[in-house]
Amino acid sequence: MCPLAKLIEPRWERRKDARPSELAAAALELFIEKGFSATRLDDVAKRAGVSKGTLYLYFDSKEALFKSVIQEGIVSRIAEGEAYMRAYEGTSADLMRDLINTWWDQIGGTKLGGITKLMMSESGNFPELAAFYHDEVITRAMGLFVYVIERGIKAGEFRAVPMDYVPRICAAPVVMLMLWRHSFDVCGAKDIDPKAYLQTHTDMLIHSLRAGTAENTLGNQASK
Amino acid sequence: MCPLAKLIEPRWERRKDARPSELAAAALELFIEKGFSATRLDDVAKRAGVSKGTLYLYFDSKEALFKSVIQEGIVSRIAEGEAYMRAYEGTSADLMRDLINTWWDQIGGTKLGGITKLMMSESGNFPELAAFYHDEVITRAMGLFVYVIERGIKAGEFRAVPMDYVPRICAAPVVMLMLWRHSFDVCGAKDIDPKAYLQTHTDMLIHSLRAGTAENTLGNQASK
DNA sequence: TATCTTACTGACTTGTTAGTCATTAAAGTA
DNA sequence: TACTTTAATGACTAACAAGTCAGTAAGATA
Repeated sequence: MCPLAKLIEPRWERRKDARPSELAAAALELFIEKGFSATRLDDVAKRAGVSKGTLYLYFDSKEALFKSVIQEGIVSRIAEGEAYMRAYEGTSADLMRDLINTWWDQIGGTKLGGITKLMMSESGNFPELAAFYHDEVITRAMGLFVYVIERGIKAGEFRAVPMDYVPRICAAPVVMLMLWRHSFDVCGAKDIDPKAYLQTHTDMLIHSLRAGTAENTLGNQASK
Repeated sequence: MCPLAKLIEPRWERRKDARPSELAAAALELFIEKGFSATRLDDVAKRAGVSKGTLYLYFDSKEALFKSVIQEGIVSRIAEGEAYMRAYEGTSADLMRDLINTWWDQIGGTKLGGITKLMMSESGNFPELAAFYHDEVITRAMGLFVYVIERGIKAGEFRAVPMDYVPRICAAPVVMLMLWRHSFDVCGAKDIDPKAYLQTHTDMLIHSLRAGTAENTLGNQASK
């Protein structure tokens, strides 16, 4: 149609540095959407704007691509979180709110949040990778909750709750929200407002952890 | 080796009535373990003790098998739960404990618990089925929590918490436990004792919901 | 402008699996 | 016991998707 355009615009560009992360990002989206097995490498390549051959220049196999996608970016975020929390000087209740909100803003609410769903779905097919994720991500993320709760107990701000399951239970509603966003939420069941949901959760949580007489903070916003 | 055995034992039996449920049970296990796409119909048939041809006598396609697996058995359980709860006469705190424990014993701790993980993983590939599951299973199950909490508030036993997200937050740790059992738990990370975990959850929950001064029930079992 | 290197392409091969169907034999009937 | 019905088989095919590689052209170099 327009032969001039052909002369001006090249059919493709050489972008050796950008390709791997672009491919990984495309793969992450599709893996979360469809699952590992149901994702076609042709589709991954197409979404990243390259051909399948290019994908194989940067990743040895579909499985290698999967592993790369899982390991990318999460661990460093947790390390940041650990450092941030050690430096915190406010009350433990405020730190708990901060932890949950920041987790959501930095991880849960972003594409990274989908990795949890993905890893959960595929744990049976990639046991070694699941073990890695369990040790390096889940356990350390749980450690952040352990830290806040113990901090609050030491300061006399929280009750002396047992540390074996309480941190998991604090995290569960946040994790569920992440999973929801990448499953039923996408299918039109958008019935959760993340910020309001997390607000309610932290209110209940702090009410439940607080030492001595409980204030009725949650009752204030009672609807119905 | 033993020609007599051949005369006595038939190579296969005709069991028209039993096949569908046996095939569905085998499929459920494998779908949960490996996901829909990664599950081979030959493996499903083998686990059910038949050939793949037999599978196609009872199910039109792999997708039909999947739908059948999802729809089986769950809805009736929830109806039972609704009836049971309406007839309950004790305190709402006890009813909450009962609800959570019974849910675990009847659904979460059984194979049915895996359906949640499965439906979550595959929601992107089967949007209509996901919508059905959302409306018929999730919403109704959430309704059970709504009922208990409203019952407690009416009786003055619970605080007047908002009903938009509190039920979800109450359910989240239980759902997370179900998901865990069918993902990381299977990969050797068996770090949760379901009964103790649920006990801790209900303790915290009731502490958080209770009106007036909070008893320190949870503190009693505090370990380190 | 001519030449060289290499990022990128896409048609091809190869292995795998959903779905079919002609054949077999279990079990009911006369 | 001979005959009929149909549940069950398993080898087959058609289609699809992972992985390959000879060829193409972007863009760097001289």
